[in-house]
Amino acid sequence: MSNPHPHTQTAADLFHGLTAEERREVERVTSERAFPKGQVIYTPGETGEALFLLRRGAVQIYRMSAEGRKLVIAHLAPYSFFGEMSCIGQGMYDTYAEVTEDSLVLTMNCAVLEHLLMVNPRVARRILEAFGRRVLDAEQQLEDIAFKGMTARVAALLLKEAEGDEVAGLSHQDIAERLGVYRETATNALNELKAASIISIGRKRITINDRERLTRAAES
Amino acid sequence: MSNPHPHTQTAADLFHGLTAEERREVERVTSERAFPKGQVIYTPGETGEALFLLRRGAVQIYRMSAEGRKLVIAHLAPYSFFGEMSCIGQGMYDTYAEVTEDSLVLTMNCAVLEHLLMVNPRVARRILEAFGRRVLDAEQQLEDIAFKGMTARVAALLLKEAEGDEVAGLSHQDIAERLGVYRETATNALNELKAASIISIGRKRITINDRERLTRAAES
DNA sequence: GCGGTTCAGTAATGAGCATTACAGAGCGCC
DNA sequence: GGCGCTCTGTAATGCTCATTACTGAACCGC
Repeated sequence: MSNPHPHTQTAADLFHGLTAEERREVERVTSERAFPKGQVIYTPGETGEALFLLRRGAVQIYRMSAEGRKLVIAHLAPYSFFGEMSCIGQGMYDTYAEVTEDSLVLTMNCAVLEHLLMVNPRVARRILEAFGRRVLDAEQQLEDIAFKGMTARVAALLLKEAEGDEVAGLSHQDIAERLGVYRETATNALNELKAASIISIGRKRITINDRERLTRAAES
Repeated sequence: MSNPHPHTQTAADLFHGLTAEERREVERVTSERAFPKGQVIYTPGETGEALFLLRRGAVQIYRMSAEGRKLVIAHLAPYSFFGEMSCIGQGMYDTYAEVTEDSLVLTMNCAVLEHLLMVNPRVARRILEAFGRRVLDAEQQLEDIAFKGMTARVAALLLKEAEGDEVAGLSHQDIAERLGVYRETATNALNELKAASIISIGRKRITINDRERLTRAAES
């Protein structure tokens, strides 16, 4: 069964496979915290040096243009981690992390992560895999934005987000932000697909009528 | 002194810090090969499962649109590695790797890398760092392409590529491919910067006259 | 059920880049 | 020292998406 969210990091728990000893150690230096929907966990600059691990809920990573347009880089599902850039990479980068559903987030100090990386290669391996997915994802998005027209990009997003033949919970605005475009532009592309009866549109709910043609539409 | 090529992976040798024993082992399972300029190392699909390590020369990683437009994802300098996606991630991705200068490339089997990762956390750590840079880079490029106009993107690229106040060895075509746009479009943006006397343009050689204003231009 | 708020549909205008079509200029090779 | 190739300049046209401006519909809280 293929993952309906290939872009999200649904990999197994980052800390799975640790010894009881290590697990205790992790728990000792780690703190769990609840965030209500809408809360911003970090903004550019103000990034505490820490790794966050999403236990439950949903988090969005995004960037903002000078004029306030939003570009959503990633949607995170439970067991994804984020904020690692400030740990592993050089310094912070220009992103916001915002909770889009009431969530439970685990915070881990960078130094501890560092230690864990050195001591437990399986953790490193898992992070590496997640990063790989992330690189892939970003580069694919780059290709899409550079080469494809709106309709194709919307079609691709729908395919990526569909659970079965339904895409639920995404408003046109959400779709637009995922693609870094105006809401009107997204609506337009959706209507084009609707006009070809490839999809049906409801309020925050899109139904795929013809997956084959949608796939084709996502290519040009 | 800051790195003039922050986007390239100029990190230390991936295998630095191995024991003599490990080094011998690596050499045993590794093969070095020369590639002439212009040679394509791999194309989408036809990716041998291996990690490549650039010893000397230069390699370009890029994607192609259906119509044949090129988008250069990364320029690699010596000691960068590439092709890891097929090892670490799921499968291959849609990229080409092409030698842009006569090069010396080390090839390492995936299984060996896998083993190395588990045994030597420092190698994992280094790869992780490189991935981090790569994610950062891709996401930054994503932001630029989504939010900025041509002139700003060209300006940003010039700043990134400048050595001192000179950007040498890049034709307008090269610049265009880095940005995934038409050559004419790149020329236009360059001429705009020239008209403002922020830069001077020569054949495959651009001189930065006013770094400050160029920086400002790169932002809007 | 009412009023406010979030969502979605639509249209007009304009800017920016794609796309096509050439022309001249510098360089390397014979 | 001429020829061909690469590199750069330029212009016209059209399409795509940004941007602005509304309208109506569905949903939520009360």
